[in-house]
Formats: sequence, C-alpha cells, structure tokens
Amino acid sequence: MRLKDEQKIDLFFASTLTLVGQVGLVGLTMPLIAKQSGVAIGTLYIYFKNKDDLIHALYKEVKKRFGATIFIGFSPELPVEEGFRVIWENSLRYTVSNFPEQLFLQQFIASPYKREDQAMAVARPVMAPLAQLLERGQRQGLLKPDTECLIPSLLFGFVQQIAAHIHHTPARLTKTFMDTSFRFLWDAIRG
Amino acid sequence: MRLKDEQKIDLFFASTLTLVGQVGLVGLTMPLIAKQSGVAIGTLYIYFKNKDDLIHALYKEVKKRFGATIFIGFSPELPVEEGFRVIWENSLRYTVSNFPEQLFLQQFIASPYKREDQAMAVARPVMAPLAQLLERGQRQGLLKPDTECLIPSLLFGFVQQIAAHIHHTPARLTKTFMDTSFRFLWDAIRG
Amino acid sequence: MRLKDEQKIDLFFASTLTLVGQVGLVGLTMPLIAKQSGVAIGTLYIYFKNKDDLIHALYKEVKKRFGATIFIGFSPELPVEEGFRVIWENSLRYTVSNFPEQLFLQQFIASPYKREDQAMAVARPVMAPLAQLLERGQRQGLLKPDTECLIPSLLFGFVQQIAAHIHHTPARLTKTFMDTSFRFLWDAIRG
Amino acid sequence: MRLKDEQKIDLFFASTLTLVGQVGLVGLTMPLIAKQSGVAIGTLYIYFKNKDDLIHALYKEVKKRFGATIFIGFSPELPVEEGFRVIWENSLRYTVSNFPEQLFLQQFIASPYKREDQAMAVARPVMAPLAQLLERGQRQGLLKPDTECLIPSLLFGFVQQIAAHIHHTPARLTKTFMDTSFRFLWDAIRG
DNA sequence: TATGAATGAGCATTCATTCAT
DNA sequence: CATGAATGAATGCTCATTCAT
Repeated sequence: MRLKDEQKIDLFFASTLTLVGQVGLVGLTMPLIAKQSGVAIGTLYIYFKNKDDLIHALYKEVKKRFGATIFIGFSPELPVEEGFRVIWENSLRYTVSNFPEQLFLQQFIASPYKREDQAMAVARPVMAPLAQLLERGQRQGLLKPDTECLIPSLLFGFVQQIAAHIHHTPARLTKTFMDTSFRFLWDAIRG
Repeated sequence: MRLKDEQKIDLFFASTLTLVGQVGLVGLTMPLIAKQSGVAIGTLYIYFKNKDDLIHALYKEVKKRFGATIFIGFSPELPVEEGFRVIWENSLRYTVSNFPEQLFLQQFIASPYKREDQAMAVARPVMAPLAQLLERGQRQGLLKPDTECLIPSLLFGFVQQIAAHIHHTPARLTKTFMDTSFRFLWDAIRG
Repeated sequence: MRLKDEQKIDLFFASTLTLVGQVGLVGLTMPLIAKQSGVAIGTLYIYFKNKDDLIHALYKEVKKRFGATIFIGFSPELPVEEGFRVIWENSLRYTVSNFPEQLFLQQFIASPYKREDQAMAVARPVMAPLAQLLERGQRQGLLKPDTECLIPSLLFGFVQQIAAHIHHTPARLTKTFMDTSFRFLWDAIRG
Repeated sequence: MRLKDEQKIDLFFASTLTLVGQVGLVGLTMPLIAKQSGVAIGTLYIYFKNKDDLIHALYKEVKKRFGATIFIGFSPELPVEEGFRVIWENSLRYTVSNFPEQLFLQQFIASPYKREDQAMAVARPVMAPLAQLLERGQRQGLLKPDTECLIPSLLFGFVQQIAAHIHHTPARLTKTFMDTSFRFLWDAIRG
C-alpha cells in the first residue's frame, strides 16, 4: 500500500497557486489542478473532501505562511521604527515573490468560498505581534493615534499595490526600493 | 441605439455588480444576471455578444465611472495639497459606496477575462490629471520624488483597504475619518 | 421560443420505464434517459429539477395510472364478487401489459429514492374504492374477516407473481387464464 | 480455502444484505460493503473477482438458504395439506425475519446483474420438493389443477406481500397470523 | 493475506450559447 | 426585440478496480 504522502498536499497547494496566478479563482477547476499536479482527478479527493475543502485548506496555509514570514527577524525588543522596517521588508519581499498567494487571498475573500466562520479566525492571532508593536509605538508617542485600523490598511494596501506593480512591470525589488518605500510608510504613520 | 436600450445595459451592469458583491466573479453566471435583471437569458445576448463581452464592457464602464468621479471638483489650478485632498475624498467616497465595483475590478484583473490588450489601455488616459498633479507637485518640491509609481500605489492601495475595512465592520466614512486618513496620505508623500 | 412541451414529460416517463425494464433502477442513468428519449441531457433538467425529482414524479404518475385503471368498469353497486372480478381482471391486464411499471414500483420502494413522506401518501386515497368493497363484503358475510390486510396482500402479491411469470415465459393472458386465477382468488377470500 | 475465509465471506454477505436493506441495490457500493464489514476495499477483491461476482455469489447463497429453510420439517410422506402448512409457515417465518434477502432477490432479478444464464438455473432444483407436492396433491384431487404455475405464484406472491406489510407496520408474525393466512392459501388452492 | 492510495471512466448537474417562436 | 426551450461541453465528484507496500 502506498502511504498517504504529506508532500502531495504541498504539491496540490503549489499547483493551485500557480493556476490562480494564471487563470484566477474564476478559472480554477479540479481537472486543472490534477493535471498541473500530474495526478488523476480521483487522487485529489483522497486528500481533500471536495473543492471547497481544498480551497479552505489552502487559505489557512497561505495565511499561516504569510504570518510566519513577516515576523522573521522581528522582536518586541526592537525599536519601533526598526520593528516596522523589518516587517515592511519581510512583507514586501514575501508578497512580491509569492504574488499568486496574494491574488489567491484577494480572490478568496470576495468569493462564495469565503465562509464568515472559522476561516477568518486565522487572521487575528497571526497578526498579534504587529498589533502589539502598534500599541507600543502609540504609547511612546512615536506613531499617530489610530483607532480606525488605518496603519494596517496603509501597510497592507501599499504592499499589495507595490507587488502588483512589480509583477506587471519589469521593475525589481531592490534595496533602494525598499528604503524608499519604507520612507513613505514611516512618514505616513509616525507621530 | 435607443434610450430604452441604454437603460437596459445599465440595468445589466447594475445587476452584475450586485451579483459580484454577493457571489464574486466566481459565482457570476448568465442565468443569474438575467434573473437579477428580470429578463430572459436570450435578451442578454441581444445586448452582448457573449459573457466575455459583457464583462469587458462592464470593466470599461467601471473604469470610466471611477475616472469620472475622482476628479469631480478637481482643477489643475488647485494647490497641490488641495488637489490631492479632493482626489482622496472622491476616491474614498466612491470606493466605499461602490464596493462591488471595487471587487469587480480586483477580481477581473486576476481572471481569465483579462486580455492583455485593449482593456488595460483604458486606465492610462483616465488617470492623466493625477499624473499631471504628481508631476507638478514634484516640480514644486512639494512631493517626494517618485520614479516607481509609489504614490499611486499608496493612494489606491490605501483606499482599497479602507473601503474593505469599512465594508466589513460597522465603521462609517465620516469627515473626521477622511481628514485623518488624508493626513496619513499627505505625510507619506509630501517632500 | 419553443413552448415547453407537456408531451415531452410523457416521453421521458416512457423512456424511463423502458429502461427500468431493461436495466432496472440500478442501471438507470440520466444519459440513458436522454438518449432513449432522443434529447440532449440538458433538456431533462428543464423538465425535472434533478434525477430524484424525475423518479418521484414518475412514481406518482405510475401510482395514478394504476389507480385509474383498476377501477375501470367498477361501481360500488356491483355485487361483491362481480366487483372483485372487475378489479382482478383490470389489475391483471394492466400489470401484465405494463410490466416495467410494476418493476419500477417494486424497485422504487426498496431504494434510497423512497422518502417516507409525501410520496407514499399517494397510495391510500387511490385505493379507497377497494377498501370500501372489502368492508361491504365483510359486512355482508361474503368475505372472510381480515384485520391484517391479508386480502390486499394476496390480491397484489398474486397479480405481481403472475405478471412476472407471464413476462418470463411464452404464456399469454387469456380469458381462461383470468377466470382460473380469479377462482383461486375468490376461493381464498370468500367467507 | 480456510475456515477463516469462509467466515469472512459470510461477513461480506451479511454486510451486503444489511446495506441492501438500508439503501437498496441502487445504493450498494464496494466502499460501503468494505466499511460495513470493517475491512479495506482491497480485501473484498481477494474474495471476489469483482462486484458482479460478489452479487452473484450472494444470489446463489440466498437462493440456497431459502431453499434449505422452507423444507425444514417437511417430508414427502406428510399429508398434502400438512405439507403445505409446513412450507407456508417456514416461508413466512423466513421471509419475515430475513426481509433484506427478500429485497435483494427482487432487486437482483430486475437489475443489470441478472444474467439470463447460470444464475437462474439455481431456482429449479431447489424447489423440487414443492413441485412434487403439487403433483401429488393434484393426482389425489386435493388441489385444483394448475397448468400455469398459479399455485407457486400465489404462494410466493402472498408471502412477499405479507412480509413487506409486516416490515412496514408494527404487525408481528403470530401463530394466529400464520393460521389465518394459511386458511386463505389453502382455500385458494384446494380442489 | 491485507491494506488503502492511486487511477480514470462515468455520473449528475450546470451553464454559455443558439434559435424557433 | 424578447423569450426560454434546447443543446452539449465541461465541471465536481464517485466508485469499481488495481497494485505497491
């Protein structure tokens, strides 16, 4: 008996993200995922109950990966500005080099797959370190007060647009680029 | 084409946007559009060659509407900061109160419907006044230099995230909200 | 526009019964029904919401037809024995010449299609004249007392087996055959 | 074949009959049989070449069991009426307490599994004692003449309907019930 | 033997599109 | 113009069967 292969799930995730990058959630079909993965359709249904299940599992995974990445090298001891710079650079680097994941998140959120319930609950805890950083910065008077979630909105909106821009043009994500864009961000949010 | 027809096209556009708000591009079908519009399916095919055609026409229309709205009250004579404030408030107001259009744009761009060719060409000319404002601001040293399209990225990314946030929470778009958020924007981009 | 054709439903019913006669409920598929009917698969779904719906509609129809047939020429004024003879001959003739309907009923009842609820409710009222005949016969002492539904069990079980027998052998349903078999029935149930 | 294997086959037969009672032949699948039996799917294919094979083996088995049961306590020396009574009570008891087997037979006969050839051949020899009893009864003038297989039709049709009735109602198979029903049977067929 | 992952044909169903009315 | 019945390709999914372990 072949053993159920955990790697296969990663393969399916990768195939799905590739396809989302090519045809969007709109064009995503189980036959396509199977073909892209080099397995028979039936195999997909060994690892996932149905398409919905696959998509939700991928959503969780992508959220997790993003959360795991953007805080690399970050520590609550870092000065506020440094903390933001680390998160900024991580976010930018990750989002630019994993553009399909970005697309997937956007498309997912505005699709019939989104169920208000459990799926969204993933977001909160993952972002806790950022929330604490915001709070600390505001306590120290280093950040503008923000009761309306403006700072995260700006941060993630900005990242998203930059990633899209880089993806659609020959532009590359250089050190200068990250410095310059961080200047924009920091000037926007500092107190 | 008679007036009656124009009204019908608007009806189809409105129905489509409503549905995109409910089920996303993923769930959008011709039967649904027909039902939402109160016409028979066949009727849709009198006004549009096919689904692709309908969606592209709507894309053009939405782009046009957005372009027509964000420059209301704007004039090249306005001081740079004032000009930005006008555009900012227009964008924010429009995007918040036409959230399905926002969703449609996002979903469209990453879908099999997007054809590299003509569709994207619409964007450029519509945004010309903004491009000129940016240029003027930079010439006058009022804006940071921006060779990488960072300012539009920040502007539109920020707007998008705010609209999504307001759409998913009980928050409302108050005058204070617009002032505060504009402060973020302006601090980010001013030289 | 073609008009929705009521005859088409009869066509689908006939095709389905033919197929049940050939491959049973087990082998019944929507593609087969479509092919047997000479229409595209999609057409089936214009007339029936789904396979389940089609099968239940057919069940109701078959029940109705059987009920409508077995009382032809019957009247509550008929002497009890005469009444039974009429019903017997009708049942026999109908069941023998519509054997697939018989199969369908049997298979349906013991299938996942059977829903305890509404479908079974059809049976009762249709059989009312028989119930009254039984009661009258017993009141007049012409029939054995029967608190256990034995008479209907014998009547319908006998018919069913005879029909199956005739269907599987070269035997034909002659007048003599009907007389002889009625003798069996009447001797069994008369008081 | 070892004892262990025989037990497993019985297990598979029992599981299959249970499932037929629950979902009919229509809903019977190999995964279900495996799960109901507590083995892996592959195991089924060690004992049976394929689904068809399993079902035919079960058909033979059920026929055999029925044949083995209805003649318990019967002997060609018994007076004709007594003989019938024994067979009647055996049939009734067996059919009522093994209703899924009854369903299986009915469903099988009108399914794509039925192959005209070997399967049906089982029936004849099994019923030989009954055929002899009929012949003896007719020779002695105790039974009506029956060239059309009416007596077996009545016997088995009646049993079937009674079993179904008992299965669908709270009725129980009492001694009185068997006496009363036998009266019906005997009156029908006696000369 | 026993397992269950893998396969792919086949089913139920939907939906973009056509066209007779 | 407007209709909606008809079409059939394509989707999501199941299941009989195989085979590596």
